[in-house]
Amino acid sequence: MVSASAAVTAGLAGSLTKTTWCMNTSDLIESLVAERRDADRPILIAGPTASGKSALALALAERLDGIVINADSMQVYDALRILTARPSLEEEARAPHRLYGHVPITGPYSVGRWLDDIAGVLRQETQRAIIVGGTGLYFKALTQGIATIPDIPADVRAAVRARLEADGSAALHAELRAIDPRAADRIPTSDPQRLVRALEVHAATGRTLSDWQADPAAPPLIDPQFARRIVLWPDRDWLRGRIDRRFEAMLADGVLDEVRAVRALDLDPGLPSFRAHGLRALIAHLNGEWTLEEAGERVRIETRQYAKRQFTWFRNQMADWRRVDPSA
RNA sequence: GCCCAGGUAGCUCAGUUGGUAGAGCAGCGGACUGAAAAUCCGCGUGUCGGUGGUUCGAUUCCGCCCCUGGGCA
Repeated sequence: MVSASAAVTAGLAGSLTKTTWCMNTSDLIESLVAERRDADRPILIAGPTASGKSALALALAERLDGIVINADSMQVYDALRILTARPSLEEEARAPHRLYGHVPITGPYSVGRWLDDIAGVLRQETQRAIIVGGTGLYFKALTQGIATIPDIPADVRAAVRARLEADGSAALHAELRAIDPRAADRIPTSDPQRLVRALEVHAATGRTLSDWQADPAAPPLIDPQFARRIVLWPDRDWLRGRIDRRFEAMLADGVLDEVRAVRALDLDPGLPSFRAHGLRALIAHLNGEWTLEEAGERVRIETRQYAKRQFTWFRNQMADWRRVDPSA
Protein backbone atom coordinates (compact mmCIF):
# COMPACT_ATOMS: atom_id res chain seq x y z
CA MET A 1 0.00 0.00 0.00
CA VAL A 2 2.63 2.46 1.13
CA SER A 3 5.15 1.14 -1.33
CA ALA A 4 2.61 1.19 -4.12
CA SER A 5 1.82 4.86 -3.64
CA ALA A 6 5.49 5.63 -3.27
CA ALA A 7 6.08 3.92 -6.58
CA VAL A 8 3.30 5.97 -8.10
CA THR A 9 4.80 9.23 -6.84
CA ALA A 10 8.20 8.22 -8.12
CA GLY A 11 6.66 7.37 -11.45
CA LEU A 12 5.01 10.77 -11.73
CA ALA A 13 8.21 12.55 -10.79
CA GLY A 14 10.11 10.52 -13.34
CA SER A 15 7.50 10.74 -16.03
CA LEU A 16 9.75 12.78 -18.30
CA THR A 17 11.94 9.80 -18.90
CA LYS A 18 10.67 6.92 -20.91
CA THR A 19 7.90 5.18 -19.02
CA THR A 20 7.44 1.59 -19.89
CA TRP A 21 5.42 0.49 -16.92
CA CYS A 22 1.67 0.65 -16.88
CA MET A 23 -0.98 1.25 -14.26
CA ASN A 24 -4.72 0.98 -14.47
CA THR A 25 -7.08 3.92 -14.51
CA SER A 26 -8.35 3.72 -10.94
CA ASP A 27 -4.78 3.70 -9.58
CA LEU A 28 -4.08 6.68 -11.80
CA ILE A 29 -7.02 8.62 -10.43
CA GLU A 30 -5.97 7.91 -6.85
CA SER A 31 -2.39 8.93 -7.52
CA LEU A 32 -3.43 12.24 -9.08
CA VAL A 33 -5.88 12.98 -6.32
CA ALA A 34 -3.15 12.26 -3.77
CA GLU A 35 -0.68 14.81 -5.09
CA ARG A 36 -2.22 17.90 -3.53
CA ARG A 37 0.76 20.14 -4.04
CA ASP A 38 0.51 19.84 -7.82
CA ALA A 39 -3.08 21.00 -8.08
CA ASP A 40 -2.25 23.63 -10.68
CA ARG A 41 -0.69 21.28 -13.16
CA PRO A 42 -2.80 20.71 -16.25
CA ILE A 43 -3.64 17.10 -16.99
CA LEU A 44 -3.38 15.96 -20.58
CA ILE A 45 -5.15 12.74 -21.51
CA ALA A 46 -4.60 11.22 -24.93
CA GLY A 47 -5.54 7.75 -26.13
CA PRO A 48 -7.02 5.83 -29.03
CA THR A 49 -10.67 6.16 -29.88
CA ALA A 50 -13.05 4.24 -27.60
CA SER A 51 -10.41 3.72 -24.94
CA GLY A 52 -12.40 5.47 -22.22
CA LYS A 53 -10.75 8.91 -22.22
CA SER A 54 -13.91 10.91 -21.62
CA ALA A 55 -14.98 8.82 -18.66
CA LEU A 56 -11.53 9.13 -17.11
CA ALA A 57 -11.48 12.88 -17.66
CA LEU A 58 -14.91 13.26 -16.11
CA ALA A 59 -13.98 11.18 -13.09
CA LEU A 60 -10.86 13.29 -12.58
CA ALA A 61 -12.80 16.53 -13.02
CA GLU A 62 -15.22 15.45 -10.32
CA ARG A 63 -12.48 14.45 -7.92
CA LEU A 64 -10.20 17.43 -8.58
CA ASP A 65 -12.78 20.12 -9.16
CA GLY A 66 -11.47 20.42 -12.70
CA ILE A 67 -12.73 21.51 -16.05
CA VAL A 68 -12.79 19.13 -19.01
CA ILE A 69 -11.46 20.63 -22.24
CA ASN A 70 -11.85 18.85 -25.56
CA ALA A 71 -8.83 17.99 -27.72
CA ASP A 72 -10.66 16.05 -30.39
CA SER A 73 -11.00 17.50 -33.87
CA MET A 74 -14.45 16.00 -34.49
CA GLN A 75 -16.16 16.44 -31.15
CA VAL A 76 -16.13 20.19 -31.75
CA TYR A 77 -18.99 19.98 -34.27
CA ASP A 78 -22.43 20.78 -32.96
CA ALA A 79 -24.60 18.37 -34.94
CA LEU A 80 -22.58 15.19 -34.35
CA ARG A 81 -22.87 14.45 -30.66
CA ILE A 82 -23.70 10.77 -30.90
CA LEU A 83 -21.61 9.91 -33.92
CA THR A 84 -18.46 11.45 -32.46
CA ALA A 85 -19.09 9.93 -29.02
CA ARG A 86 -19.23 13.26 -27.28
CA PRO A 87 -20.15 13.33 -23.58
CA SER A 88 -23.91 13.26 -23.07
CA LEU A 89 -25.84 16.15 -21.57
CA GLU A 90 -25.97 14.27 -18.27
CA GLU A 91 -22.20 13.81 -18.29
CA GLU A 92 -21.62 17.44 -19.20
CA ALA A 93 -23.75 18.42 -16.22
CA ARG A 94 -21.41 16.64 -13.81
CA ALA A 95 -18.45 18.95 -14.50
CA PRO A 96 -17.71 21.94 -16.71
CA HIS A 97 -16.95 20.99 -20.30
CA ARG A 98 -15.41 23.29 -22.90
CA LEU A 99 -14.87 23.16 -26.67
CA TYR A 100 -17.45 20.45 -27.26
CA GLY A 101 -19.91 21.06 -30.06
CA HIS A 102 -19.05 24.74 -30.26
CA VAL A 103 -18.40 24.75 -34.01
CA PRO A 104 -21.15 24.63 -36.66
CA ILE A 105 -21.02 21.47 -38.75
CA THR A 106 -20.92 23.68 -41.84
CA GLY A 107 -17.86 25.53 -40.71
CA PRO A 108 -14.15 25.27 -41.28
CA TYR A 109 -11.95 24.35 -38.35
CA SER A 110 -8.31 23.57 -37.83
CA VAL A 111 -5.60 23.06 -35.27
CA GLY A 112 -4.95 26.82 -35.37
CA ARG A 113 -8.52 27.69 -34.49
CA TRP A 114 -8.45 25.13 -31.74
CA LEU A 115 -5.29 26.66 -30.28
CA ASP A 116 -6.98 30.06 -30.26
CA ASP A 117 -10.04 28.57 -28.64
CA ILE A 118 -8.17 26.73 -25.93
CA ALA A 119 -5.98 29.75 -25.24
CA GLY A 120 -9.17 31.66 -24.49
CA VAL A 121 -10.43 28.94 -22.20
CA LEU A 122 -7.15 28.68 -20.29
CA ARG A 123 -7.06 32.45 -19.88
CA GLN A 124 -10.58 32.60 -18.47
CA GLU A 125 -10.89 29.53 -16.33
CA THR A 126 -9.26 29.01 -12.98
CA GLN A 127 -10.25 25.42 -12.37
CA ARG A 128 -7.77 22.68 -13.05
CA ALA A 129 -7.54 21.97 -16.77
CA ILE A 130 -8.10 18.40 -17.87
CA ILE A 131 -7.47 18.37 -21.60
CA VAL A 132 -8.68 15.19 -23.24
CA GLY A 133 -8.90 13.92 -26.79
CA GLY A 134 -7.49 11.69 -29.48
CA THR A 135 -6.07 14.21 -31.91
CA GLY A 136 -2.31 13.90 -31.70
CA LEU A 137 -1.62 17.01 -33.73
CA TYR A 138 -3.62 19.14 -31.33
CA PHE A 139 -1.56 17.96 -28.38
CA LYS A 140 1.62 18.51 -30.33
CA ALA A 141 0.64 22.09 -31.15
CA LEU A 142 -0.44 22.63 -27.56
CA THR A 143 2.78 21.41 -25.98
CA GLN A 144 5.35 22.22 -28.67
CA GLY A 145 3.82 25.15 -30.50
CA ILE A 146 3.18 25.52 -34.18
CA ALA A 147 4.24 27.98 -36.87
CA THR A 148 2.14 31.13 -36.79
CA ILE A 149 0.77 31.29 -40.29
CA PRO A 150 -2.16 33.57 -41.12
CA ASP A 151 -5.51 32.07 -42.05
CA ILE A 152 -5.67 31.32 -45.74
CA PRO A 153 -8.66 32.95 -47.45
CA ALA A 154 -11.25 30.49 -48.63
CA ASP A 155 -11.06 31.65 -52.23
CA VAL A 156 -7.30 31.00 -52.35
CA ARG A 157 -7.81 27.51 -50.98
CA ALA A 158 -10.56 26.83 -53.48
CA ALA A 159 -8.42 28.10 -56.34
CA VAL A 160 -5.47 25.84 -55.50
CA ARG A 161 -7.77 22.85 -55.15
CA ALA A 162 -9.37 23.63 -58.48
CA ARG A 163 -5.95 23.70 -60.11
CA LEU A 164 -5.09 20.37 -58.55
CA GLU A 165 -8.16 18.93 -60.27
CA ALA A 166 -7.43 20.65 -63.55
CA ASP A 167 -3.64 20.34 -63.86
CA GLY A 168 -2.88 17.30 -61.76
CA SER A 169 -0.57 16.75 -58.82
CA ALA A 170 2.60 16.38 -60.90
CA ALA A 171 2.24 19.88 -62.31
CA LEU A 172 1.55 21.35 -58.89
CA HIS A 173 4.45 19.50 -57.37
CA ALA A 174 6.79 20.88 -60.04
CA GLU A 175 5.49 24.32 -59.24
CA LEU A 176 6.13 23.78 -55.55
CA ARG A 177 9.68 22.70 -56.33
CA ALA A 178 10.26 26.00 -58.09
CA ILE A 179 9.08 28.12 -55.18
CA ASP A 180 9.87 25.95 -52.13
CA PRO A 181 12.33 23.14 -52.86
CA ARG A 182 12.59 22.10 -49.23
CA ALA A 183 8.86 21.49 -49.04
CA ALA A 184 8.93 19.71 -52.40
CA ASP A 185 11.60 17.35 -51.06
CA ARG A 186 9.56 16.26 -48.11
CA ILE A 187 6.06 16.31 -49.59
CA PRO A 188 5.42 13.48 -52.03
CA THR A 189 3.48 14.19 -55.21
CA SER A 190 0.96 11.65 -54.03
CA ASP A 191 0.02 13.66 -50.93
CA PRO A 192 -2.55 16.16 -52.19
CA GLN A 193 -3.39 17.60 -48.81
CA ARG A 194 0.12 18.72 -47.95
CA LEU A 195 0.84 19.73 -51.54
CA VAL A 196 -2.16 22.04 -51.59
CA ARG A 197 -1.31 23.42 -48.18
CA ALA A 198 2.22 24.40 -49.20
CA LEU A 199 0.99 26.08 -52.36
CA GLU A 200 -1.89 27.96 -50.76
CA VAL A 201 0.32 29.33 -48.00
CA HIS A 202 2.65 30.75 -50.61
CA ALA A 203 -0.20 32.06 -52.75
CA ALA A 204 -1.88 33.79 -49.83
CA THR A 205 1.14 35.17 -47.95
CA GLY A 206 3.92 35.49 -50.50
CA ARG A 207 6.18 33.45 -48.21
CA THR A 208 6.93 29.78 -48.52
CA LEU A 209 5.64 27.25 -46.03
CA SER A 210 9.22 26.27 -45.23
CA ASP A 211 10.09 29.86 -44.36
CA TRP A 212 7.07 30.18 -42.08
CA GLN A 213 7.92 26.96 -40.37
CA ALA A 214 11.55 27.99 -39.94
CA ASP A 215 10.53 31.04 -37.91
CA PRO A 216 11.16 30.74 -34.18
CA ALA A 217 8.09 29.13 -32.70
CA ALA A 218 5.99 30.93 -30.16
CA PRO A 219 6.19 29.31 -26.73
CA PRO A 220 3.68 26.50 -26.35
CA LEU A 221 0.48 27.17 -24.43
CA ILE A 222 1.23 24.30 -22.09
CA ASP A 223 4.69 23.46 -20.80
CA PRO A 224 5.02 19.71 -21.34
CA GLN A 225 7.46 19.42 -18.45
CA PHE A 226 4.89 20.91 -16.11
CA ALA A 227 1.80 19.06 -17.28
CA ARG A 228 0.76 15.58 -16.28
CA ARG A 229 0.78 13.76 -19.60
CA ILE A 230 -1.10 10.51 -19.85
CA VAL A 231 -1.81 8.29 -22.82
CA LEU A 232 -4.29 5.46 -22.49
CA TRP A 233 -2.78 2.28 -23.85
CA PRO A 234 -5.32 -0.54 -23.97
CA ASP A 235 -4.92 -4.05 -25.27
CA ARG A 236 -5.79 -4.12 -28.99
CA ASP A 237 -8.37 -6.89 -28.77
CA TRP A 238 -10.01 -5.20 -25.81
CA LEU A 239 -10.23 -1.99 -27.82
CA ARG A 240 -11.70 -3.77 -30.83
CA GLY A 241 -14.48 -5.12 -28.66
CA ARG A 242 -15.12 -1.64 -27.28
CA ILE A 243 -15.30 -0.20 -30.79
CA ASP A 244 -17.85 -2.82 -31.84
CA ARG A 245 -19.96 -2.29 -28.76
CA ARG A 246 -19.77 1.47 -29.00
CA PHE A 247 -21.27 1.37 -32.46
CA GLU A 248 -24.16 -0.72 -31.18
CA ALA A 249 -24.65 1.81 -28.39
CA MET A 250 -24.69 4.64 -30.91
CA LEU A 251 -27.49 2.93 -32.78
CA ALA A 252 -29.42 2.53 -29.57
CA ASP A 253 -28.87 6.20 -28.78
CA GLY A 254 -30.38 7.25 -32.09
CA VAL A 255 -27.35 7.91 -34.27
CA LEU A 256 -29.46 7.25 -37.36
CA ASP A 257 -31.79 10.11 -36.44
CA GLU A 258 -28.79 12.34 -35.93
CA VAL A 259 -27.34 11.42 -39.31
CA ARG A 260 -30.75 11.79 -40.95
CA ALA A 261 -30.90 15.36 -39.66
CA VAL A 262 -27.44 16.09 -41.05
CA ARG A 263 -28.38 14.54 -44.39
CA ALA A 264 -31.42 16.80 -44.55
CA LEU A 265 -29.12 19.84 -44.49
CA ASP A 266 -27.82 18.74 -47.90
CA LEU A 267 -24.28 19.87 -47.12
CA ASP A 268 -21.13 19.69 -49.21
CA PRO A 269 -19.58 16.26 -48.51
CA GLY A 270 -16.17 17.90 -48.80
CA LEU A 271 -16.67 19.66 -45.47
CA PRO A 272 -14.13 18.76 -42.74
CA SER A 273 -16.94 17.56 -40.51
CA PHE A 274 -17.82 14.92 -43.10
CA ARG A 275 -14.59 13.16 -42.15
CA ALA A 276 -16.31 11.96 -39.01
CA HIS A 277 -16.19 8.17 -39.06
CA GLY A 278 -19.39 6.65 -40.24
CA LEU A 279 -21.07 9.78 -41.49
CA ARG A 280 -20.75 8.93 -45.16
CA ALA A 281 -21.44 5.24 -44.57
CA LEU A 282 -24.59 5.90 -42.59
CA ILE A 283 -25.83 8.44 -45.13
CA ALA A 284 -25.28 5.78 -47.79
CA HIS A 285 -27.39 3.45 -45.68
CA LEU A 286 -30.15 6.02 -45.29
CA ASN A 287 -30.09 6.50 -49.05
CA GLY A 288 -30.67 2.79 -49.48
CA GLU A 289 -27.27 2.15 -51.03
CA TRP A 290 -25.97 0.00 -48.19
CA THR A 291 -27.60 -2.25 -45.64
CA LEU A 292 -27.18 -1.30 -42.02
CA GLU A 293 -24.95 -4.35 -41.70
CA GLU A 294 -22.65 -3.11 -44.47
CA ALA A 295 -22.56 0.44 -43.17
CA GLY A 296 -21.84 -0.79 -39.66
CA GLU A 297 -18.95 -2.91 -40.86
CA ARG A 298 -17.56 0.13 -42.67
CA VAL A 299 -17.80 2.24 -39.54
CA ARG A 300 -16.04 -0.39 -37.45
CA ILE A 301 -13.24 -0.72 -39.99
CA GLU A 302 -12.73 3.05 -40.27
CA THR A 303 -12.61 3.31 -36.51
CA ARG A 304 -10.13 0.44 -36.11
CA GLN A 305 -7.84 1.88 -38.76
CA TYR A 306 -7.94 5.22 -37.02
CA ALA A 307 -7.06 3.64 -33.70
CA LYS A 308 -4.07 1.99 -35.34
CA ARG A 309 -2.84 5.34 -36.68
CA GLN A 310 -3.30 6.82 -33.23
CA PHE A 311 -1.17 4.08 -31.69
CA THR A 312 1.55 4.86 -34.23
CA TRP A 313 1.42 8.55 -33.34
CA PHE A 314 1.41 7.98 -29.59
CA ARG A 315 4.18 5.40 -29.78
CA ASN A 316 6.49 7.65 -31.76
CA GLN A 317 5.42 11.21 -30.93
CA MET A 318 4.45 10.76 -27.29
CA ALA A 319 7.09 8.27 -26.26
CA ASP A 320 7.63 10.02 -22.92
CA TRP A 321 3.97 10.23 -21.92
CA ARG A 322 2.88 7.99 -19.12
CA ARG A 323 0.99 4.98 -20.36
CA VAL A 324 -2.07 3.84 -18.50
CA ASP A 325 -3.88 0.64 -19.38
CA PRO A 326 -7.66 1.03 -19.22
CA SER A 327 -8.13 -2.66 -20.01
CA ALA A 328 -6.18 -3.74 -16.95
C1' G B 1 -27.75 -41.58 -56.27
C1' C B 2 -26.42 -39.06 -61.04
C1' C B 3 -24.83 -34.54 -63.80
C1' C B 4 -22.51 -29.65 -63.80
C1' A B 5 -19.51 -25.80 -61.52
C1' G B 6 -16.23 -24.70 -57.73
C1' G B 7 -12.56 -25.80 -53.54
C1' U B 8 -5.62 -21.10 -54.16
C1' A B 9 -3.38 -15.59 -48.31
C1' G B 10 -8.11 -13.92 -42.63
C1' C B 11 -12.17 -12.58 -46.95
C1' U B 12 -13.41 -12.12 -52.46
C1' C B 13 -10.93 -13.96 -56.45
C1' A B 14 -6.96 -14.17 -60.60
C1' G B 15 -3.16 -17.38 -62.42
C1' U B 16 0.39 -21.23 -63.67
C1' U B 17 -0.15 -24.33 -72.25
C1' G B 18 3.69 -28.99 -65.73
C1' G B 19 9.40 -25.71 -63.24
C1' U B 20 5.80 -24.77 -55.87
C1' A B 21 1.71 -18.34 -57.16
C1' G B 22 -0.54 -12.72 -57.21
C1' A B 23 -4.35 -8.63 -56.94
C1' G B 24 -8.19 -6.01 -54.13
C1' C B 25 -10.04 -5.80 -49.24
C1' A B 26 -8.78 -6.85 -44.13
C1' G B 27 -4.49 -6.81 -41.01
C1' C B 28 0.54 -4.99 -39.44
C1' G B 29 4.59 -1.19 -39.38
C1' G B 30 5.94 3.96 -40.57
C1' A B 31 5.47 9.38 -41.65
C1' C B 32 2.97 13.52 -39.75
C1' U B 33 3.78 21.95 -38.44
C1' G B 34 -3.29 24.76 -39.67
C1' A B 35 -9.36 19.80 -43.32
C1' A B 36 -5.22 15.38 -38.63
C1' A B 37 -11.65 10.79 -37.17
C1' A B 38 -7.36 13.95 -42.44
C1' U B 39 -3.44 12.80 -45.94
C1' C B 40 0.49 9.75 -47.48
C1' C B 41 4.41 5.59 -47.58
C1' G B 42 5.95 0.43 -46.79
C1' C B 43 4.90 -4.99 -45.75
C1' G B 44 2.02 -10.90 -49.32
C1' U B 45 5.24 -18.71 -47.72
C1' G B 46 0.02 -19.68 -48.53
C1' U B 47 0.21 -28.18 -46.59
C1' C B 48 -2.76 -23.86 -54.26
C1' G B 49 -9.21 -29.50 -50.37
C1' G B 50 -7.09 -34.82 -49.34
C1' U B 51 -4.74 -38.99 -51.27
C1' G B 52 -2.62 -42.28 -54.97
C1' G B 53 -0.56 -42.25 -60.08
C1' U B 54 2.19 -40.30 -64.58
C1' U B 55 6.71 -37.25 -64.71
C1' C B 56 13.47 -35.40 -63.61
C1' G B 57 9.61 -32.23 -61.42
C1' A B 58 2.39 -31.69 -60.07
C1' U B 59 -0.93 -26.49 -57.29
C1' U B 60 -1.31 -27.36 -62.81
C1' C B 61 -2.45 -33.81 -66.17
C1' C B 62 -5.12 -38.67 -64.69
C1' G B 63 -7.84 -41.90 -60.83
C1' C B 64 -10.31 -42.13 -56.25
C1' C B 65 -12.14 -39.64 -51.86
C1' C B 66 -14.02 -35.30 -48.96
C1' C B 67 -16.52 -30.46 -48.83
C1' U B 68 -19.65 -26.31 -51.01
C1' G B 69 -23.27 -24.40 -54.56
C1' G B 70 -26.72 -25.42 -58.60
C1' G B 71 -29.50 -28.93 -61.53
C1' C B 72 -31.81 -33.90 -62.36
C1' A B 73 -34.03 -37.81 -59.86
